[in-house]
Amino acid sequence: MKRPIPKLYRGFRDIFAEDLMMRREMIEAIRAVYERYGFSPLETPAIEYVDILGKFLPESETPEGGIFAFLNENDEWIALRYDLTAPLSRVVAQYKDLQRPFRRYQFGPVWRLEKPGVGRYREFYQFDFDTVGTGSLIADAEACCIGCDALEAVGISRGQYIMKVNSRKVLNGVLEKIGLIEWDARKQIIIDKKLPRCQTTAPDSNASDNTVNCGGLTADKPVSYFDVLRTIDKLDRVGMVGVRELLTKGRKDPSGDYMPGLNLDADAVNTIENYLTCRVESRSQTCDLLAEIVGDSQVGVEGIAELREIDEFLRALGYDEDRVIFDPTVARGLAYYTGPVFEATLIQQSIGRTLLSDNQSTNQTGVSDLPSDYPTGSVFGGGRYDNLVERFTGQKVPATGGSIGVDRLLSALKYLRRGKDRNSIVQVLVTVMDKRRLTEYQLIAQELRTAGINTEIYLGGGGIGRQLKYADKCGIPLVVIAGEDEFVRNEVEIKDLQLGMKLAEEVEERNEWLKDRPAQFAISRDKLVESVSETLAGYSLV
RNA sequence: GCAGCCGUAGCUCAGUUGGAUAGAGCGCCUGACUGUGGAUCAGGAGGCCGGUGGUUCAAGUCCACCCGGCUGUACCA
Repeated sequence: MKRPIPKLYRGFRDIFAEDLMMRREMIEAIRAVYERYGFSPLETPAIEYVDILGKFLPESETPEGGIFAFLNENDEWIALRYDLTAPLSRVVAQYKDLQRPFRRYQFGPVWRLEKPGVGRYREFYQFDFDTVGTGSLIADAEACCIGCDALEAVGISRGQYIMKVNSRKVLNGVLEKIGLIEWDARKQIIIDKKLPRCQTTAPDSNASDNTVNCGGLTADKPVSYFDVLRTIDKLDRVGMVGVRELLTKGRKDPSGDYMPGLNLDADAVNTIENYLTCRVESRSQTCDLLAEIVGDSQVGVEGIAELREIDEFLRALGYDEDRVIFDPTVARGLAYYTGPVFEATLIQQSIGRTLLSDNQSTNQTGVSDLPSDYPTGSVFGGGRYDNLVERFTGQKVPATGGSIGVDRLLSALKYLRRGKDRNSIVQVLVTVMDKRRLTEYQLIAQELRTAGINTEIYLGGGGIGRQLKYADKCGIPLVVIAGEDEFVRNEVEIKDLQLGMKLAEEVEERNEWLKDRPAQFAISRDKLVESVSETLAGYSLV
């Protein structure tokens, strides 16, 4: 008979108490910020119909890749949600009597069928807030403020993160300028003009099939708006030189993969480069520079006006350039964004390398390795998406919102707090010295529990040494000890393991260690709760 | 998807040019210590050497395929 092998499906993980406690604390802090801005909670199911998620391939009966999709008992395609925004637009479309603007927040897992990487999982958590039903740019400015406030609320201090804001409209303005798209102001939509592209093949490629490993880019396909966006999005990875190559002749990356270029002309590439590098510290000056690049493009002009308005709102509230900057390189993928977009990243220096000197493993060269969960990328992102609900109702419903990448933020926080004592959800362990007195031990525990103290009775085997070891390994700070002697005197012993651990550093002889019974004291039985509470109060709870 | 690297104990890894019962450190368990964590010491458990097929007198070691993992790249609503 075959036994099942205990193992996890790729990209999924078990999360234990330590991380869960930290996450819960973090979520609470963020929730408080969201609620302070007037957002209410919402919960939607994990599973939706695939067409609600908008994930059918064009002209196809089966869902696109990237999501966990299944056929249900009625042969309908259903799937695990891949974000919290699509379900939100379903809710808004479905419950027509919701008061708008509808403001809600939602925390929960989402699932994506992608290759897992460092800090990337197939099941991960998002914490979103959205305002649906207003075009007011205050909502966008507010979203940036909320992002900042939330990061600071969980302990990322000012200067350790930066909120970067851009506008899809400005980006579109640039693309219009180079002739890739046309803006229909009346319908507020983009007409993708798709530039023709010459045959370009990898210089040393002998393969006849150029569609392999080009991410949907083929040599003879026309260049679309999305291709350029995608390329811009790669700036932080391949650098300006790489972007230039990808926009023109193509690029071979260090692994040897060749990616065909977009074959844009020199003017277009120069315009894009100008655009990507035009940022200056002042937000309003950045707008001035953007205005020069965008020229008479109507979307571009519109986008800049929006940015200026956001700048004004932010300025009024004291969110200056030390926290929020305008950054033309922010593209936010290909998402549904239609206006302002924003993302917050952690400043690597403050959170990464400089903190790694002590406890990290070293590789063969003796150089300190970055830990496997080293935080990269953005921890918060969002933007305006004015036509997501339209899919359901045909009506434009303006919306904007943001999302915190809970897992990434958590791993960053683990860094900042690393080195702190491990703590357990259990505050007191009641040891069992005399099995005939079990009832007494239960009463002790009960008393502590009634007082709101998390208490565990030791239920394993072994003597007192074993029990203390257990408490120690589990990170339980306090132990209550009572045996025959104590019962006779109507006392209990309280042992402070955390304090004891500190004292132990100076003790070498075991006899000495035993004799002193460090950090242990007897109290009368009726002072139990009082005394335990006092000792626990000595610990910082964070 | 594509490319490169790697699979030996719970973890990190040794394992000679193919050669007998498969090794270490850490961790885990039991004890020394009368009713006390840490330290120290002694002992113990734990391996289809990722799988299958081949080459060979002989395979952890060589070859092929498969599976799994890591890294880069692509996709990422």
